Amino acid sequence: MVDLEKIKQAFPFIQELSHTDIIEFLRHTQLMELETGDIFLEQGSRKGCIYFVKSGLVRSYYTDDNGEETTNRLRCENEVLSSYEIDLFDKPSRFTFHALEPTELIMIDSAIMRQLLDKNPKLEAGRTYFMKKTLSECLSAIDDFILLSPEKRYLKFATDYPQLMNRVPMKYIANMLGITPVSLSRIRKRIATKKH
Amino acid sequence: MVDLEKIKQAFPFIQELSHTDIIEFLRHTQLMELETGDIFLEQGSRKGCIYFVKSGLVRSYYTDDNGEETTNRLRCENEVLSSYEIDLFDKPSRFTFHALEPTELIMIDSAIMRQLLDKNPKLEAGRTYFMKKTLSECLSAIDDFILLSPEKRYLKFATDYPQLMNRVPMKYIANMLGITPVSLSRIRKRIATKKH
DNA sequence: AGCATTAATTATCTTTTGTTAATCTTTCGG
DNA sequence: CCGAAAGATTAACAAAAGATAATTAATGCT
Repeated sequence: MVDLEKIKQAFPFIQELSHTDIIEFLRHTQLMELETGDIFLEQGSRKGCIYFVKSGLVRSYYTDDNGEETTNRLRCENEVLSSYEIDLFDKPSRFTFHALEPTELIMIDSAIMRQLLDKNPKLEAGRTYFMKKTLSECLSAIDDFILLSPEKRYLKFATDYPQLMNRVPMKYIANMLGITPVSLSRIRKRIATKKH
Repeated sequence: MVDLEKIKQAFPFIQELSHTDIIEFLRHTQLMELETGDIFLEQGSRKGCIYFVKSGLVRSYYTDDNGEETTNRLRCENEVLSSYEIDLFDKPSRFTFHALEPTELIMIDSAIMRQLLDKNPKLEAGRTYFMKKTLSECLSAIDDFILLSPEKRYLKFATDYPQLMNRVPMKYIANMLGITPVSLSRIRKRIATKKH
């Protein structure tokens, strides 16, 4: 079900964990297999879970009063995600989460995760690893919004996440850059003509 | 030097720590007293430290090639800050940090902090507390950039941080909202006239 | 392959923002 | 209390972005 050796390679902190630690942890997880388009967490939900993307790609988006969707985040292989409103603010999720591709998620209930963390402090290393990773991404992203123009943000996104560029519609990327799809299209044209 | 009782009240996780834990931790910290305008971390520096704002207010800003400053963050009492480039990316800081008011910082070297965390896992709770706090702020901030117009971001900032509104120049707030001070001035006028 | 749906681009027009510079306003040091 | 310096506002113009709609391109489905 889960390839321990591969995970160990990808995440150094797991070396600290004994085989039984890992088995005990995985015992509380569930594998969720999703088809393209499957929703696994709905706007308004309070179901606190932490998800690890084993394979595939996940999108979260906000739906406004007119039914318009705005993508706020994409998460792909080996990334962790959750609804921060639920887990950090104890509020219902503002966003809906669904799979953009056939996706495998390893999920664990947030309350159970807390219990496991209390019982086994060695798991803390994993939590810290993913929190640091997310935090560094977020801090960078904010500074990009502050310091860079939409065009520069797009160019940075394209170099930072080249894989995603061919994997998702441009309109999702436009949303994440904080601009409209129409505007991104114009920016792309501007860039294309600028290079001669 | 530091009022233990007050800190205990403000931060529940400290209840977990014994008196000697706290003393041992504080033994490795230093108090830094700053006058208005004093710089304590310069763009390009690699000095890894974690700072706790005991009192006062701190601003971090980026200086571009033309010498123009752009404020990216403000931190006030009971908040933690550090250069994430240094501590998370092991790169020189892109930002300069200075005091906007007479400020007292409790600082600890990042390497020493890591050692203390290894030795005393109970300190982990403190780290987790501040990381969660920062992370939730950052995630919200990003979603605001994605979902809200500059005007709405300003209104939200005004309600979320009313204290800061009278404490710092508007141009710093404009920077943090990702717009120019001129544009913020126009937005403020628009809002003022809208309410009759 | 062919049709229907969705995404991307283009066009047009309106609104907002950036830029630069001038004018008030406020703050602060002497 | 006055004058210098910094902050905020206003003005005028250029550039970019939003909104809406039409057109073209790409994708998916049977």
